[in-house]
Amino acid sequence: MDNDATIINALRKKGYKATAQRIAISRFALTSREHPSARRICREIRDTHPTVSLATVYKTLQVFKELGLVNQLTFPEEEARFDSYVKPHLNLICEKCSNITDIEDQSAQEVISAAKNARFVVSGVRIDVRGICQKCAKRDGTFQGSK
Amino acid sequence: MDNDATIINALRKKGYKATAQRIAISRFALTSREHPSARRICREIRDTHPTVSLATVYKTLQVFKELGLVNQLTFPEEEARFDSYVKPHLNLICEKCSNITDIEDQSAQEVISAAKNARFVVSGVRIDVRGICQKCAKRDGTFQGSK
DNA sequence: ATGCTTGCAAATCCTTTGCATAGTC
DNA sequence: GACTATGCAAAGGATTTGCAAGCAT
Repeated sequence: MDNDATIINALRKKGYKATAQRIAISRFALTSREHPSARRICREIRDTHPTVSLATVYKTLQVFKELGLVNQLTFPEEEARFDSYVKPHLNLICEKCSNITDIEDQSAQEVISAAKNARFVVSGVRIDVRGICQKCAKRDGTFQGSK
Repeated sequence: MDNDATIINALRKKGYKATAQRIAISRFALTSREHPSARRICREIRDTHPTVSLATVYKTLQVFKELGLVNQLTFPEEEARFDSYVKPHLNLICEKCSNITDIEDQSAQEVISAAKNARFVVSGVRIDVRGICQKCAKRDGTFQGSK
């Protein structure tokens, strides 16, 4: 696996050890499009590493955050979700199905420019749009006025 | 107080009672620019209502959220902060001093447009920019590339 | 070998809940 | 007067921490 090598290097470069758990977690967390929670990741990893603990998953995700490999999205009354798409983008968060979809759009850059114009030294961006995704809107007959 | 009348009406319209605690909380939480946490609000309110409990503050903030009067901003490892500026805007979040500054910018509308173009039914937006505010950058000698 | 990591359990912190009392409409 | 809100204490849930044993380097 070539991606494994990338993670292993990223870890070692910062003095972290490349353990089997960390690599397994990276395989899922850094490729999944579903913005998994720590519990979700733990369940997944246990398929191949039955002994991993939730604590280890949390610790590993902290390391990944430090390495700039994931962003942590927190929500009221819900567990945090981890996003491996770290470039500026929009999170479309469906209030029905809880899916989160990343979309690229130039408005993300415009947000950054606006902050810089306000003399702010930008280190990161989080853009969430809450609402109903297309799938749920169709299913439930929620109609959308255009524009 | 004219603002009090507004809150009282908003509460009653939805079947909530206009208690002294709720009015006191609204006076601070809905006018403060500092994005206070529940604890912060509780401390403030106790100056005039020494018996208010943190639980009441949390319950009241839930009501205000329901009424669309505040947004709740959650963060990793920190308490939630409440934002009474409910129109789409940018939150500039300083990682040094923890201050949050709201700024208006058209990029907020562009974010919404982008979501709509993706066939998403928008109900709310949260735009956070993390970094260092102008004050802290000056104080600490953090230099900013202009752009 | 050395020191970081794991996994368990316990601890922590924020937030919510249950319930008797008090206040609002 | 009926019903909701308050305030206390206790519960809840996500995340973190301490520590002995196990790995990576």
